[in-house]
Amino acid sequence: MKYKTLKGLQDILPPEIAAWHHIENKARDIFRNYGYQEIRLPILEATDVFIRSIGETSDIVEKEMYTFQDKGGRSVTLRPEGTASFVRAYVEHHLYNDPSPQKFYYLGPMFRYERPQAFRYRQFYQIGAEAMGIDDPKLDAEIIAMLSKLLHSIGLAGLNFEVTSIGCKKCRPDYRTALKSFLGGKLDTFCGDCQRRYDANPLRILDCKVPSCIESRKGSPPVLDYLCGECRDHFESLRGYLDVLNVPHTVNPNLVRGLDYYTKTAFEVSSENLGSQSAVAAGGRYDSMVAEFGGPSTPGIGFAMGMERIIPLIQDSVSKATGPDLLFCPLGDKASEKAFVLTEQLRAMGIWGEMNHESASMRSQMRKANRIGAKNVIVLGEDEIGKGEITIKNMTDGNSIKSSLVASDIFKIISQHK
RNA sequence: GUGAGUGUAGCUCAGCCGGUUAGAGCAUCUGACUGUGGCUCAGAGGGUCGGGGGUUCGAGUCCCCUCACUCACCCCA
Repeated sequence: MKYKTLKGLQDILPPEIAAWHHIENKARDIFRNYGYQEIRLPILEATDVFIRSIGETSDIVEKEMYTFQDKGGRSVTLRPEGTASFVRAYVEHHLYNDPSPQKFYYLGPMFRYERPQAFRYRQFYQIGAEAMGIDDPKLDAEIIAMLSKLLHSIGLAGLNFEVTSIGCKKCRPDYRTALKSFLGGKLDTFCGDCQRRYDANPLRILDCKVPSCIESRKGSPPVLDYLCGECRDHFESLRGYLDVLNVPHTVNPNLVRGLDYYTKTAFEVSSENLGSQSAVAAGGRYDSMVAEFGGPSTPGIGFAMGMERIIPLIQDSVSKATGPDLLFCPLGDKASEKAFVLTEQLRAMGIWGEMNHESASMRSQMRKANRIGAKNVIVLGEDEIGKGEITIKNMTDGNSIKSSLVASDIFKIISQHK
């Protein structure tokens, strides 16, 4: 085979599309009820858009971006996530001047140059939502509730909602300092990865799965104790509102986000039914990003869900593609031309009509009708054309109904058996 | 970037201590059944055994290299 998809990229073939549509349709329905409007953003952005927002030392920026020079010598990057592009557009088009909150959703492909594995691809699709201009924790609760409603309406079960607060510009540095001073003394008892994390992102050490690291970090200062008053209130209110809205959740203080722009609320939804890449959706609040992009100080909160992580969870329950409403099986050239015209007329009336083009035996034409899942079949031969009368065979129950050779008569019968 | 595993027909996979024309099931096509599918039966097409090199009288099988895929780590949706 000469050509193949690039590593980590995949073709999505028709049998899978029904599941994609199912998710997208549910998302559009629910977003509408919550007042989210679609926004379509470019896949390519100036590289700086991502470096500035996601963070210079984040893994995404350090090693996962598809970055290259365009013909004008500018550094451009295939978006590794949606929020940075969104905020760029929000500021560029002065959307903050619309009444708050402004709510948006988007869907499309993201790109990260990672080693592919189960449920992780280099090109992957996300559906994301962003709510801007309000820092009330009710909005945090609302968007998490919306996400919960969406995932459940899609048909997912066995989900875990985890929330935490990672503090803000004021209190996070204090925690970081406290944590580093606790870990610093016994750094040599941690794994190599953690020793690297100590400088780059010490919070991540709290999430390490190596048993010796779990042991060594026991007694480390709890994140939530270091929140400033504002962040603590925000988080406590959020939890209360989640209870009011009946969104079951657990607090996971060690929830770590790979993006630098988050403040206060961070959350993640994982599934018990995936492999090691179990996060189905994740998000958080980003109250200083708009200002960093040159807009007026404006709070925001959003999430993104990964299509490839959801599809396998629902695939079996979504009905597969079906066959045509009607298949003509013509016998001979004259019949073939007649079928050709009738098929086109029936399509104009709203029927999915097909005809066999190759001249084959009756038997093999019927076999094919069965194979493609045709719901009705019309055999068209010399007799039928001579008499101007045909029988429409229903492939589900095997019964036949007589009809004239006129499209409108055929339509009446087929439309009852689609 | 690191580690492990797997590459044989369109798909899922057998193939023994190396042995002569490389197999099965499913799928495709044809026929049994002259113009009515699904079941059954018979037959046909379809393979550089991932690629290259080596050992050997002889390699799908053993060795080396390489490529691809998969899973996991890192990290994340």
